[in-house]
Amino acid sequence: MRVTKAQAEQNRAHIVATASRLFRERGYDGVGVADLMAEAGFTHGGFYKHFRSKADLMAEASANGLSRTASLTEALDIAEFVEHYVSREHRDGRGEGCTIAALSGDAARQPEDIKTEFAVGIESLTTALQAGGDASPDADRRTARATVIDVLAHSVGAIMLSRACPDGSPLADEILNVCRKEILASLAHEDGSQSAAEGPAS
Amino acid sequence: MRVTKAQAEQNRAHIVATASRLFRERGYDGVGVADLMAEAGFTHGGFYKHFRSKADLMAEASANGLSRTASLTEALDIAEFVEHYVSREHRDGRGEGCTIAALSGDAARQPEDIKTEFAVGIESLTTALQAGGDASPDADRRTARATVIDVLAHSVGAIMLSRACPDGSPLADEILNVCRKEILASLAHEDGSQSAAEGPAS
DNA sequence: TGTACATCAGTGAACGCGCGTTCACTGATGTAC
DNA sequence: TGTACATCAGTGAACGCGCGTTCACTGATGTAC
Repeated sequence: MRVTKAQAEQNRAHIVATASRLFRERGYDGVGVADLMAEAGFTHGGFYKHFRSKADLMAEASANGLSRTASLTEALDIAEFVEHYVSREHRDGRGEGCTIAALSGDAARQPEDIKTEFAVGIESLTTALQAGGDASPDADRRTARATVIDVLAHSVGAIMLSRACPDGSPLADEILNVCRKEILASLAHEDGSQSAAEGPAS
Repeated sequence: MRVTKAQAEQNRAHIVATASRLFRERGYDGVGVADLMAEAGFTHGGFYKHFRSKADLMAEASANGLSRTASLTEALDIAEFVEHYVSREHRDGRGEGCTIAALSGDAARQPEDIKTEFAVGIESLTTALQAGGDASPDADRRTARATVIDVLAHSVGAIMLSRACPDGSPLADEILNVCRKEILASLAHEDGSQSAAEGPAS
């Protein structure tokens, strides 16, 4: 039952993408090798033809998910990002959502290689958000790095707190609504009076 | 080897407190019943004389940790809370820190009873922070509920993002420093110009 | 207050189960001539 | 281009291990008289 080299690479990529989604949905410990391979359409034995261990796959699937989020974000300015991110759709769609929001709680307890992937992912997302959907990277419309990091942490916290509440509870929605409004207000404010004070000397 | 009724209750409370700490340090899945009982100074068999299942203990230990955080917070005003919360000490001391920051990622994937404990815990902490370390609960110095929820989510996000980065990495500290500064600045701002606009009609 | 018996917190071996991982095997693909 | 053989992605049974849970047992505590 050998398979084309191209097919094998495609199968491997499919396993990584499936793992990335399942880990976001159920956490690293919530997905077994057999579960994952079945979901990807294979039997579990073949797993070790592609990966040295589950831990290796965890790192690779994390990197994959994190870079996917950064890519999807490149086209958005920071206010658009917040509208998409701090939403019921994102909160309720863990599998298709942001890896940081879904797995940073787990990542904190994982070995250094996974935490390194998260740091790289956060940097990539920060860079994508600083560009702000604008073509010219040096434009004044670039958002300050500190603002981007702050808004990202703020948005991640809103989603995580909302997800920790019972499904459909008023508090879960209140957290999202309050935070979305406050984050957008702080960005509007930044534009007007603070960007000059916050920006680097030029 | 029977033990005094009072001693048994004390042992039970000790197991819950130990579980609360271990769950914060290692996550719900990272602590086994045998681990926990050994850490508390017992053998694993006795566990089921106190709890119906591990799931039951998870709910009770969560409630215990959440109410502990709310109690510790009652004496602080919201700016003091942020100074303590968004700090390296808190980030590096998971076991002694906030249950929301340590376990809300896990809680999101747990059954409704645990999520309900988290919602109750978030409400308690919100109430404690609204009082703002002030004796008179109706005073003007009370912080608006929306502001408290927003600052809590913001602070939780800062800690979680920082913890997901490699130990001692520059990014981990940068996230903390940036967020602490921004949260405190937003609170100072609120005091001056926004509190009237944000407050309820009176 | 003292005696006899029931209770039950704690012990430690044992259980079934699912996990990550290994292995012998299959057979189409890739390669050497 | 055609033939012979080595490679290796995928299969499915099996492995050891740690997990949550159960159980027979112990012996000091609690209770009834």
